[in-house]
Amino acid sequence: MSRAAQGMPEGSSSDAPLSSPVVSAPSSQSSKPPRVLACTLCHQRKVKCDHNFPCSNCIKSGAECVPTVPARRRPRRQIAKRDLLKRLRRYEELLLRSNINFESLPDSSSLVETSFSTEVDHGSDDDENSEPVDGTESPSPSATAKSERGLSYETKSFWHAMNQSRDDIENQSNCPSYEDRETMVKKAWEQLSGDNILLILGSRKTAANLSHLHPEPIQIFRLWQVYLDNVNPLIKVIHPPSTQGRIIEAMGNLRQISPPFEALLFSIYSMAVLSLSEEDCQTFFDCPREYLLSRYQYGCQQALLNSRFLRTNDRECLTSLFLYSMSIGLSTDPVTLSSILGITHRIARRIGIHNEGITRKHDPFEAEMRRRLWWSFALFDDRMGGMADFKSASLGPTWDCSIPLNVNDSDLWPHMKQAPAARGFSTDATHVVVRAQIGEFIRHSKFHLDFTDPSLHAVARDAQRVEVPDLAALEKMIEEKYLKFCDPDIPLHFLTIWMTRGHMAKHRLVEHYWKHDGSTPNEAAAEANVDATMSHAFTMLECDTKVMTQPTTRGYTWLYNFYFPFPAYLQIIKELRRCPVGKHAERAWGLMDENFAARLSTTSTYHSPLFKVFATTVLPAWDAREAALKESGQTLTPPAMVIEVRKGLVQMGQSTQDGYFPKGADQQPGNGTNMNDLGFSVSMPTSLGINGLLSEMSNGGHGSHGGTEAGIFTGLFGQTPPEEMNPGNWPAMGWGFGG
DNA sequence: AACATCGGACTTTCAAACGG
DNA sequence: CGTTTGAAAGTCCGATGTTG
Repeated sequence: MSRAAQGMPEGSSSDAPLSSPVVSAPSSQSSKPPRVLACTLCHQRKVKCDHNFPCSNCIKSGAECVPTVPARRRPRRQIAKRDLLKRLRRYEELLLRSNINFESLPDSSSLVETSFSTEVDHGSDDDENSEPVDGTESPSPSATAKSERGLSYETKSFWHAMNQSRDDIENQSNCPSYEDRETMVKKAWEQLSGDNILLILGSRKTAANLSHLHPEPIQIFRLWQVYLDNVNPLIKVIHPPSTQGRIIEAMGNLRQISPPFEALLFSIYSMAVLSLSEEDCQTFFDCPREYLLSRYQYGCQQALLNSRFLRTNDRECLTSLFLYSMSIGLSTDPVTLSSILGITHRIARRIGIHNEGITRKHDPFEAEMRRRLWWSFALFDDRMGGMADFKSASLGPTWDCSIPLNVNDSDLWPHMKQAPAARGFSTDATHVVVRAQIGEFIRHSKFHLDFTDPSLHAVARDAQRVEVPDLAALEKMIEEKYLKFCDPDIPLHFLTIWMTRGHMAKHRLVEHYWKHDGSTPNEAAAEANVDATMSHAFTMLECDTKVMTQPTTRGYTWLYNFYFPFPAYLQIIKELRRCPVGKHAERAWGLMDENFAARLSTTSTYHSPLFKVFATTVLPAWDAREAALKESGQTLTPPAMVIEVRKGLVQMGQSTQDGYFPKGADQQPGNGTNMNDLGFSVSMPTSLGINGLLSEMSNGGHGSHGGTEAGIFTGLFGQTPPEEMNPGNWPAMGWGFGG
C-alpha cells in the first residue's frame, strides 16, 4: 500500500483540470499550483479521484461532477486545554486531601473559567451563516413594539423572561446569562447537526464550487437586464441600484462569491429564464429554455445548500429560496411546491420578516426590503396553498407586516437613516403595493376566513382597518389612490390596471358565492344573482384577455400564468348549461372564445388531463346551445374555441361520441403534465389535475384566497366519479353557485 | 463479478503557540 | 518574525456489503 501517495492531489500539477480547479489557500500568494480537491462524489464515496473535471468516476457512473470548495478551516478547539486544567485542579485536590505538598498553579480555578469562556466563543466557529445577530434572533424585550393598530404581534422571549426572574445568587456568579445560554444552545445544536441536516435539496458534506455553472459575464448582464425588465417590477424583492454593483463585482471573481449572494445570482438567472420564451432563449443564449432553466435552478439549489439555507438568518438567502421556489412553480405540482414554500414560510417567520415589531428594528432600507419580500411571498404562498388545497396558507390575519411603501427604487438606499415618504403617484413599486393592498383587505375579510380558518375571525376583527369596510370601498380606494395615476401606455401600468380590476372581480365573485348560498326568495332575486355573478365572471375574462393579448406585457405573463381565470369559466358554463340561449349566452361565448385564443389556442399538445377537464366543461355547454337553437330552426357556426377543443379531443384519441369523460382520464399514475404549455400555469401529476384546476377557479385572482375555495371545490369534485363533474350537478353537490 | 460503502491510516494545510 | 506544533481537512486503500 503506497500510503505515501495518499493525500497528494495527483491531478494538481500538469494534468490539472481545465475548469473549476479549487484553490485551497486563497490567501497564499506563492506560485504553487492551486490544489485541486477531489470532486464531491469521490470525496463522499472515499474513492480515488483523478481530479479532472469531470472526473473518470463521475463519467463512469453518469453523475454530475461537482468540484469541491475547501471547507472553511475552523479555529482549533480549546476544549483540551480546559479539560487539562479541570483535571489538574482535581489532582491538586487529591494531593491536598492526601497531605502531599506541591506547588500549585496560581489560581487554576480562574483559568478554568477563562478557558470556558473561550470555548463558548469558539463554539460557532464554522458557521458561515452565523452572521451578527441583527436583532432578528432574539428581539430585545424593551422593543416589544405595538403595531399601529394597537395589537402587538411580537412574541415575548422565553429566554429573556427567564432572565427577569434570575435570582441574586446567580447574578453574582459567573454563570452566563440566559440570553448567552440561548445562543450557546443554538450553537450547540448547530455543532450537533453539522451539515447533515441539509435534507431538502439533497445532502453533502462539502461545499460545491459552482463557478462553472455561471453563464459568461455578458450573459450574466443580459439575464440581469431581463430580470429587471420582466421579473423585478412584479415582485420587487431585489433592490436593483444596490445590487447591480455587487453583481459586477461578483462577475470579476465568480469563485469568491459568498454562498448567499451566489444563490441570489442563480435565482435571478432562473427567474429571468422563466420569464423568457423558447425563442428568446434561443436568440439571446443559443440554448433551449429548458436547459437554461434546469442549469440555473440546479446552481441555485447547490448555492442554497452551500448557504445552509435551512439555518439562514440572511434575508437575501431567503429571497433566493423564494425566487427559486417561484422558478420551479411552473414545472412542479402545487402540492410539492406548497410544501417547499412551507419551509420558506417557517424560515421567514423565524427571521421575523412577517413581524413589524422586529422589522422596525432594522434600518429603513432593510425594513422595506423585508416587507416587500414578505408580501410577495405571502401572496405567492397563498396562491400555491390554494392550488394545493392547503387552507392555512400565509394570507391570514395573524401577522402585522406593513404594506410596502409606494416609493421608487431611487428613494431607497442601504443604511439610509430615515424611511422615505410614500409617493402620491405611481412609482416603481405601485404594482406590488396594489397587490398588497388587496391582500391586506382579503386576509381580514369574513368571506376569506370562512373559507380558510373561521377560528381567526376574532383576530381579524381586532385588526381590521375600518377605513376599508368592504370590497366596494377597497375598489374605490385602489382606483383613486393608485390606478388613477397609472398610464395605460406604460406596459407595467397597463398590467397593473387590468390585473387589479380582474382580481377585484374575482373577489366579488367569491364574496357573492359566500353571501348567497343558493337559496333565493324569488325569481327576481335569483335573476339578479345570476346577473351579478355573470357580470363578475365577464369582467374577469375581459381583464385577463386584455393583459394576455397585449404584446407589451408579454414579459410579465410568467406571473399571471399562475392565475388562470377558471372561476369565470366555471360560472359562465354553469349558467350556459342552465340557459343555453339566454341573454348572457352571446356575450359569454364571445368572451370565452377571446380568452381561449389568448390563453390556450397556441398549445400544440392535447395530452393534458387539465385539457380534458377544460374540454369536458366547455363542450356540453356548446352542445346544449346547438340543440336549443336547432329546435327553433337555427344553425350556428361553432366558435373557434369549440372547434379547437374538439380537435384536441380527437387528437387525444377521444371521440366526443365516447362521452366527454374517457375512462380513467384522471387516473393515470405518473402522467405529469406541464400545464404551462396550456397556459394553465402549473404542471401536476394527473391525479391532481382536477383539484389544481379547481383551485384555479378558487383562486383565479390575486393569490388572495389561499385554500379558500379550493377545499370547497375539492369537496365537490375531489372524490367524485367523472360523470358527476357535470356543471349541471354543481348546485346539488353542496356549494351554492347561485342556481 | 461489479459496484458501493465506509472505517480508518495516512498526508497536507495552516492557525496558534513558541522562542529568539 | 521564523519555526514548531498539532488539530482540522483531505485522500483513498481495502474490507465488507449489495446488486444483478
